[in-house]
Amino acid sequence: MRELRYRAIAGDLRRQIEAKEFATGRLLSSEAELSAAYGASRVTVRKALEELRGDGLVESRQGYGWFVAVDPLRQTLGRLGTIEAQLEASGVRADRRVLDFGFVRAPDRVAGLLGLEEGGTVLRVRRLNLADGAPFARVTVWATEEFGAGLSRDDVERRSFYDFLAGSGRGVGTAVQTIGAAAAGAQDARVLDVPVGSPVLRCERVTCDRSGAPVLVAEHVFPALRTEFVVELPNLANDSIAPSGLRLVE
Amino acid sequence: MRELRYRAIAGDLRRQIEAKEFATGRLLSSEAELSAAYGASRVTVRKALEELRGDGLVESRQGYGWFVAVDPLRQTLGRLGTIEAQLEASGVRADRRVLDFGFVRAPDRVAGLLGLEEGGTVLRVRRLNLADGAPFARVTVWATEEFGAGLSRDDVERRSFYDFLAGSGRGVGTAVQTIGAAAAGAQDARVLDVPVGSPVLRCERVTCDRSGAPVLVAEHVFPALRTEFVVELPNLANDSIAPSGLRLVE
DNA sequence: CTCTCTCACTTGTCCTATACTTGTATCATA
DNA sequence: TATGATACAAGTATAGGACAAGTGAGAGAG
Repeated sequence: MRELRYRAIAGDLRRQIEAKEFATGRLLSSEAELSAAYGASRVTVRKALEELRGDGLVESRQGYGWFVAVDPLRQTLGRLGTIEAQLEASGVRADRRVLDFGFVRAPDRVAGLLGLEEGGTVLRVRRLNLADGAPFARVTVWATEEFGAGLSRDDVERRSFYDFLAGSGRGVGTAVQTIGAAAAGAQDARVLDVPVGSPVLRCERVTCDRSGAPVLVAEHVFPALRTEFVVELPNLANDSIAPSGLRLVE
Repeated sequence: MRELRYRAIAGDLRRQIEAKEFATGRLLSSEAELSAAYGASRVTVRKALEELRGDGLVESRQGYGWFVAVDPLRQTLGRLGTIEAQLEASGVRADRRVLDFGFVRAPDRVAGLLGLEEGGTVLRVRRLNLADGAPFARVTVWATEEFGAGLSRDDVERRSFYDFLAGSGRGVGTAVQTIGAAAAGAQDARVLDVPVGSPVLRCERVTCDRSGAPVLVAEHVFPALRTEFVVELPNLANDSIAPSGLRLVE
């Protein structure tokens, strides 16, 4: 089977872009330069670039150039996805087991984060994530009643909340995540198979839809001995910076 | 890969401003001088300055000049910077006390991260960070012998390593940070004033210079009860911080 | 000392010209 | 049909310049 020239070029560029060698918004080399670099004609290079545009990876403006697309959604869902996908990419078998599914009275803290009045109803899903059969995260997700109404237990067992949020009309907007440490409580210790009181990473994420309204609150608890976060801080000269800050809690 | 001239200039100016090379309210060089300094036309320099104005970093008055905006902190905060800067931005008085300063044999792990041969020498600085007088972080920094040679105890007591790296010819490049949880050891517990075994956040950051060579390894230990990381995910664009950045440790 | 004017210098806003970029079309070749 | 080569149109970045409008410091008059 003969590989088309423009497909090979598109694949090469795609690899570079997905490896985050360029920050979003950054300009690619001009068609003329790429043409020279690949030893292909401008027609071929353009065809490759247009294929990438079809995938939403790059965009172009006449007179300006080609640049890595800023539309995060496709990349987020298509490429990044969830923790499970990340694990599977590194060769670990990832499973999840839904422990609990149902509508409950929202805890005060969750109600506050979701902008509900006290005692409002939310969908609560408790889940255990497994890596190679060993438990490595206990996840609790609270969703607004309105959003959760359209979800079945089977849904959340098979696909992620993000998929549903992205697929719905609301879309995925911004999110704020806090990362903290805590000591494992009795329940966490039991399902994660660690001693009570051993350190755990506790992450809480509030996700909003595209209109800015909070829709999901997710709490992830990881055993500290087996997990850590890796944050790559791109060059400070670049424009797109991952804002991360430490905060003192009261 | 192209880089627009005015973006490069804007990045350079931004770096200078965020490194606090100008006091707030202080005038920048005139457009004509900047134009000569960068070898660019006034149009280009203006475009760079206007980009910075869009970010709220600088302002201008006709007939007067360009000056650093009164509160550029909001911007620099999002761009990493140091913990102290973030604390001061939120109105907390930040102090630091150097506990220990000297050249030592590098621990194997640090030697590996810095690309040294086993048993190499590094500058080790142990420091306690205080917020409003209360200890909130124990910091250990290992610097390559070459970089550390130019630093005195007084230097590290007054300014951050980050400042020195930015000010030196090497410049600040990328950094990789891991965030994990652990239980407080005896020493941590003593200086942080928490019980032995209580959960702590442990952050390790490897900072490279602009050429990509690792220069600094920093370990920060925070008491979990008083601190947490906040990560804002604009449209989930930056997956480097999302939970997919989670890594299973061996 | 105080007021006013002048002058040098600044930013704000225009203009033209050039080089480079993408967008599009045509024709040739394998 | 995929690819190469070429040409031209439309848009952008940059250089260089001219002029208006505003600021500030100092000179000079009162």
